[in-house]
Amino acid sequence: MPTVKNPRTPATEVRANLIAAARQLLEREGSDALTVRGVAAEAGVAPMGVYNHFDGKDGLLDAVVTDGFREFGARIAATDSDAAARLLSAGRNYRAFALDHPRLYELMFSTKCTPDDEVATGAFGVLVDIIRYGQAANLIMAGDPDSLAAQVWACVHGAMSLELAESQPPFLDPAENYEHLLLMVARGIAA
Amino acid sequence: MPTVKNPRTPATEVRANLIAAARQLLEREGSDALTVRGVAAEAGVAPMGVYNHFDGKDGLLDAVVTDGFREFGARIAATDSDAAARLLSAGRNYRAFALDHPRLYELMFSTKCTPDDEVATGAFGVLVDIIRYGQAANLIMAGDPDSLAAQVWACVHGAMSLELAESQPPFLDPAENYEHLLLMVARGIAA
DNA sequence: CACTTTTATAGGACAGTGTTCTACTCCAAT
DNA sequence: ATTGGAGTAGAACACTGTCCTATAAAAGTG
Repeated sequence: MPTVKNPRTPATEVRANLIAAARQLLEREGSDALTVRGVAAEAGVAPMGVYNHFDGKDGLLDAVVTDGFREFGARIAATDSDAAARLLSAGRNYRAFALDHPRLYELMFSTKCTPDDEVATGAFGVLVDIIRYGQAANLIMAGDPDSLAAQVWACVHGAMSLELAESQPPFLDPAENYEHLLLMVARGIAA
Repeated sequence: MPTVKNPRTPATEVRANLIAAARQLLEREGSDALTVRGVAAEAGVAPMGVYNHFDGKDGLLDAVVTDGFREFGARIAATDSDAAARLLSAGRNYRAFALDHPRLYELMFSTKCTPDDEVATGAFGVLVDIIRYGQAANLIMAGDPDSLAAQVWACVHGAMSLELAESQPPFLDPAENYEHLLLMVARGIAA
C-alpha cells in the first residue's frame, strides 16, 4: 500500500491550530524555534497555511501577541474593593503573567510585533480603570488617568523587562525588589 | 589588468573595524541588516574575521552592546550640585541616549545579548552614586542605594522601552509623559 | 636582511530560514 | 454530481550563520 497522505485539516481549525502551535513552541523551546516550518509541523498543517491565513510569519506572530494581550488584560484585572489593594493586586498579577509566559511577554513588547490596537488598548484600559477607581477613593492624585496609567505601566514593564532579561543586579531578590517598586509607584501617584 | 585583490586589514584593526561597522549598520539600517556578511563588507573585512576575533555573530553583538554600555554610563552621568537637579538631569540624559541610539538601546537590553558584566555594572553604578548623593542631601529616602537605583532604572527603562516600541497610547506626548514619570519617581523615593 | 609563524583573505560548502510557485487532491456547497 | 475553493506536497529561490580549504600577506624571529 502507498504511503498514507496526511488528511486535510478543516479550514476553520487551521488558523487556530497555527496560533496555538506557535504559542506552545514559543513557550516550550524559545523564540528561535518559531520557524514557519516548525510551527506548521507542530500544528499538523502545511507551511502554506501560514501564508493563506496570515500575512506570512509576521502576521502569525501578530496574531499570537494579540491573543496574548487578550489574556494579559483579563489576567491583570483585580477586584479588591480597597483601592490600594486593587492597585497592588494588579501589579502582582502583572508580574505573575510575565513570569508564567516570559517569552510571550517579551514578544508582546518587542518591536518585531504589532498587536491589534483595539486589544492592546483594552489591556491598557484595565489599568486605567484601576487608576480611576483609586482616584474616586481619593487615594491617587488627580490628573489624566491615561497619563498616570502610562507611567505606572512603564514602571512595572521596565521591572519585568529587566528581570526577564536578567539585567538586574544579581544580588537583589527580584520578588522583593518588585514589591518595593510597587510601593514606590504607589507613593509616587498618591493623592 | 586582473581584478585587484583587497589588501589585508592590519590585524589590530579588524576587531575595532567590525564593532564600528556593526554599530553603524545597526543604527543606519536596523537590526535586520546585522548579518555577518553585511557587517564584514561594511568593515572592509572578510566574514571570517567575525569568527577569528569574536565568538561568531553573538560574540560580535556582545562586544557591540558592551561598547554601548560604556558610552551609556558616561552619557548618563550628571554633575549638577543640586541633588534633585542631578537626578532629573540623569533621567533626561537617559532618554536622550535612548532616542539617539534607539536600535542600539533595544539591543543592549534584549535577551539576545550579554554585555560584559563589569561594564554594565559600571553604568548602573553611575545611577547608584546619584542616589547616594541624593540621600546625603537628605532628599532621597534612606535604604539600600542599589535597590533604589534598580527601581528607578526599571521605571526609566520601561518608559523608553515602550516609547521606542511605540507601545504607548498615541494621544500622549512622549516627552511630556517622560517628565511626569521622572517627577513621579522622584516623589516615590523622596525622603 | 631572510625566514618562519601567524593571520587575513577568497571561495566554496552545509543546513536551515522566509517566501513563492506548481501540481494535486480533498472537502463542501450548489 | 459537479464545480470551485482550500489544504497539501514538494521543489525552488535568495538569504542566513557557520565552517572548511588553500593562498597570500603581514608580523615576528634569527
